[in-house]
Amino acid sequence: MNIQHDKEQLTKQLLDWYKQNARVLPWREKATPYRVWVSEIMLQQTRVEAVKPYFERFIATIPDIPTLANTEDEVLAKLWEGLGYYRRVYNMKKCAQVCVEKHGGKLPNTYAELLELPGIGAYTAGAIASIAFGECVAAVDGNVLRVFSRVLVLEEDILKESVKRQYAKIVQMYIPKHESSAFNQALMELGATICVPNAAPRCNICPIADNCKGYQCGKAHYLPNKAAKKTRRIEKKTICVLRYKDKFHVRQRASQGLLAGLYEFDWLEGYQSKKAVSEYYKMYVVKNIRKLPDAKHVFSHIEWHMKGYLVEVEMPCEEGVWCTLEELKASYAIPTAYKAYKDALEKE
DNA sequence: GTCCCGGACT
DNA sequence: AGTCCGGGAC
Repeated sequence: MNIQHDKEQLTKQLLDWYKQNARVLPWREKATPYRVWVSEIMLQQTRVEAVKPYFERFIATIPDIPTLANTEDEVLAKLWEGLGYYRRVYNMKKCAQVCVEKHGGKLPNTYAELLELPGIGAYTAGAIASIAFGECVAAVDGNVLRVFSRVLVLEEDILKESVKRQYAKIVQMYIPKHESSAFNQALMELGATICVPNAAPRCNICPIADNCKGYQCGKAHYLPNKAAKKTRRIEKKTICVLRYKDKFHVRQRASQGLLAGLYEFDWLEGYQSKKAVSEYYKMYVVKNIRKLPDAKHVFSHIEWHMKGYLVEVEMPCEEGVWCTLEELKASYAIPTAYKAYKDALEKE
């Protein structure tokens, strides 16, 4: 078989396609360094549709880097509530503080300097450097890995760091010197909309199919290769939503680790009976106790299997926060893991 | 329900 | 190698 792959032609096809088909996205409207940075951090491990509403609200609330450097963690957590990977927003604040101290309140404008900043790794540095500053540098995210794996039939495990560096060098050779921004975005856009994960790639409408080795030899659909992931550990918990009159009890999680700095309901290790829960909270004078729904929440490496109770008490404890449902929704960032219980309170 | 997707830091 | 989430496709 004669396999066709012309680098210059592929680049032109990709850029032409992108000019016609680029999605209209909020952060593309005015690609200022700040907006590009905020969007790229939000887009780490997160889909475009999920980011859209968060982006608009974040920019409206925190319009620039000096403001971000001085924003309370509580406010940041609330702006990030439900988006996941909460460390990202705390790193952004640290990053903003470094920008104020060392770079005149702005992001530095080179790949090398960006890479030094908290929360900015190889991909994000490449994305900001190319999209915001026009530097001719690759931005290799999961989309780009998938597209190039298929285009060149590269069969190594794309989760390996060494393989990612190798891809960056390869992609670098394809970037037109003065169009790195459009080229990088085009590759990611193709990966997100045509050369998709988790479903058959839409090769029939792909603008670069005739220069894609994977398509031509029929291997595109089973690339890229990834190492199998290991099983998650399961944690059993009993969620106890404490109520005193019209107020509910929440407490803040540790500032490090899982769901850092977010608020949660009380909980006990393992599955506890109504009687055991009642016994545990007897100091608070339990007036009534009722079953709430079971729930499950999956993280990267852990699964929470939850049982729940609504525990009405007459003697509120002094630790944590007692607040109405309205106050809870307005001011306290609750992770999605507790959604079933937060939703249950709506019916109370 | 089950499987899969996606960057940075330690 | 392990720690950090939430959502989409089926």
